[in-house]
Amino acid sequence: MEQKSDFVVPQAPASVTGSPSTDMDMGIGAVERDTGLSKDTLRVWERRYAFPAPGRDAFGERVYPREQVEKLRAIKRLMDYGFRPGKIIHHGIADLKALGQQGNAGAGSACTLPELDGFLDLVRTHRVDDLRRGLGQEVAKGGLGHFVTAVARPLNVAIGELWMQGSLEIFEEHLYTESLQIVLRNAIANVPRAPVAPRVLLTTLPNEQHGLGLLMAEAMLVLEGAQCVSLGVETPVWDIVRAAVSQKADIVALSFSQGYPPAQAVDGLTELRRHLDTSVELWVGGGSGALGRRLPAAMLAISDLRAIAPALAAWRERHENQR
Amino acid sequence: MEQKSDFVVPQAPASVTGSPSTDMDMGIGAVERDTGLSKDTLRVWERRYAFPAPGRDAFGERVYPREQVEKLRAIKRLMDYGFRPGKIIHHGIADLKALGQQGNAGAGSACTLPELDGFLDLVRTHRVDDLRRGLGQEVAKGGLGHFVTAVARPLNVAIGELWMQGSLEIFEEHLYTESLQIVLRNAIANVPRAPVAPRVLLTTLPNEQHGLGLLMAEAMLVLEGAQCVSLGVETPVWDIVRAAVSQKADIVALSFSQGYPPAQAVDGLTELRRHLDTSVELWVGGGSGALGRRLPAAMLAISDLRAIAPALAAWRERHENQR
DNA sequence: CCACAATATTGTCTAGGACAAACGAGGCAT
DNA sequence: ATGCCTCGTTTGTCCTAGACAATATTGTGG
Repeated sequence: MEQKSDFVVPQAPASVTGSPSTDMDMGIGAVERDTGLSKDTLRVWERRYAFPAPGRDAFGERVYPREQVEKLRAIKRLMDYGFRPGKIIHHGIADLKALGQQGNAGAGSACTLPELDGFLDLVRTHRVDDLRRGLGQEVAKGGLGHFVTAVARPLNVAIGELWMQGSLEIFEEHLYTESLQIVLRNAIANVPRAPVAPRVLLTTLPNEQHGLGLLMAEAMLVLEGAQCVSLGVETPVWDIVRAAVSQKADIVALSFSQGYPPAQAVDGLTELRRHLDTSVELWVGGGSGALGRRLPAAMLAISDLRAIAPALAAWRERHENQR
Repeated sequence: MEQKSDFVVPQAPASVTGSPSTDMDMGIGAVERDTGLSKDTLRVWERRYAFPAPGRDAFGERVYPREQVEKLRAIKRLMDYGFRPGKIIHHGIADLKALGQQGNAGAGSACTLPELDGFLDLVRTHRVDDLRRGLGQEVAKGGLGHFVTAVARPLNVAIGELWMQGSLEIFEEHLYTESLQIVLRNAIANVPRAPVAPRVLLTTLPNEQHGLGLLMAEAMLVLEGAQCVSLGVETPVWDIVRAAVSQKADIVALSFSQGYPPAQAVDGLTELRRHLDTSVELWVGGGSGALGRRLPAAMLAISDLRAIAPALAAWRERHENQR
C-alpha cells in the first residue's frame, strides 16, 4: 500500500541460483503439478510398473527427466478418456499417440461442418485474432443457439480429441479456450434479459476447472429466457447450497468434463442433493462418461446441449400453475 | 456420441450409499481439497501442534469434524496473508477472526471512496444484478482507466480483507469475481484496437487461479493501445515461452495474488527468464508481498496498476527507433 | 442376453523420520 | 535509526513400504 516503485534491471545473464539439475528435470512436486498425478500415485507406479524410473539427486529425492514427464502427461491424457494405466504404461510414446488416434477414429470427425477444420487450423497456427473474428462472425451469422450447438460444441469435441492425442500444446488449448470464452461471454451479454422463471445457478464442483461447458449451457439457457447466475468454476458443495438459497434458484446446473473422477462426481452430487431443498432441481451435464449411469436419484442428466431447451419447457410446464 | 437420453427421476428420498459418517465429517482427501493444505501438512500439524485432532473411522482413517475444518480454513486464509501457522494454530476461531481485523486496520479502508461501501454491501447481500449494473455504470461514468484504479482495485483489496477475516463466504467471493469479470471483459472488448506495438502476452503461473488481476492489467494495457493476448490462468512455464514465440510477444506479463508461495514464484520466474528470449521483457505484478524484494534479475516489478501506463510509455521510448 | 459373484486392478491412506528452505532475532556496521 | 550478515527455529515436503477400499473386468448361472 505504501510503495510505488518499479525497478528495471535491463538484461542480466541467465546465471541464476535456480533449478540445480542439468536441464529440464523436475522434482516430484513439479511433476505432480505438471501432470495432475498425485505424489502417491507417482510413487506407487514406480513400485508396481517400474515406470516412471526417476533418478535421484544428492539427497535421495526423485528427479524426473523431461522425457518421462512427457510420457506421464500422455498417459494421463489417455486415462482422462477412459484408458487404464496398467494397459498403456509400458507403451512407447509413439504407441500412445497411435492409441489416441485409433480410440476415436469411429467417433466425431465425420459428421462435422466444413468451417470446423478452418477453425481448427486457426487454433493450430495460433491466429488468435482471426479465430476470434471468425467465431464472432459465426455467432452473428447463425445466431447464438446455432453457434453453440453447431460450432462451439463440435469444435470443443475436436479440440478434446486433439488434446487426447497429444497433438495440441497446452498454450494452444489456452488460446482456444480464451477466444471461445470471449466470444461466448460477449454473445451472452447481448441477449436481452427478462425477469422470467426459472432462476438457474450455474457452477462446477471443486477440481473441475473447465468453464466452457458452463458457458455454453448458460448461452442455451439465456436464449430460452431463463435467469442465469454463474458462480464460475470450483464451488464447494456447501457454498452451492447457500448460493442456491440466497439466489432463490429454481435449478442448480453443474457441468463436468471428461477427466473428472466419477467417484468425486457421485459423492459431490449425492451430498449436494442431500442438502439442497427438494424444490430445487439439479441438472447435470457434460462429457464425463460415468455420469450417464449410476447417477444418484432426483437429478436430471443432460447429455446434449440441445436437450436444454425442451428441459426448460418441461420445467415451465411443470410449474406453470405455481406462480 | 450416440445417446441423447435425459432421465428424470422426480424426487427420491435422500437415502443414498454416500458419505458414511454422521453428518458433515470429511476424510483427509476432502479436507485437502477444501482447505488447500496438503495431506502431508495436515498430518505433520497433527503430530507437531496436536491440531487438527481428527477422529478415526472403522478403518483407522482420519475423520475431520466440520468444526475443525472450519478452523483450518480460517488458518489457511490468515497464512495467505502472511501469518505463520505456529503462532495462530492454537487460537480459537473468535481470536482468528479478531487477528484478521487487527492485521489490516491501519491499511486500506480509510482512503476509499464512498461508493465502495455501497458495492461491498451489494456483495454481502448477494444483489448480483445490482452489483453488475452499478459497476457497469461506474465504467460508463468515469471511464475504464478510472474504474480499474479507483473502483476495481480498491474493491478487490477490500474484498481480500473481508476474505482474510473470514467474513466472506466462498460463494460470495465467487459472485463478486464473476460480476467484476463480466464488467471488465465487456469494457475491454469495447476499447477500440489498433495494431500498435508492443504485443503483450498475459497469464499466470501454475497454481495461480486468480484471473482478476490479469484482467485489470489487460484493461490498463489496451487503454494505452497495446495489443494484448491473454492465455488465461495457470500456464506452465514452457508453454508461456512457446506462446511468446508464436505470438511474437514483446512483453510477457504475469500476475500473482497474495497467497502465491514465494518460492514457487521465484522458481517459475527464473525458469521463465532463462528460456525467454532476452528481447522479450518480463513484467510482474500483483499483491504477492514477496515479489517486491528478492526478485530475479531482468524483470520489471509493477506494484501498482497506475505504473502500467508510464512503463508502457518507457518501453515505447526505448523501442521507438527499432521499428 | 442380462444379473450377479469372483477376481484383478488401482488409488489413497497409514506411520514416523529426515532435512532443506524460509523466517525471525540478534549482533555488527554504516 | 537503517542495512546486512549469521544463527537458531519454524515449517513444508519428501522418504520408506505395507495395507486395503473402491473401481473395473471377467466369469458364471439363469
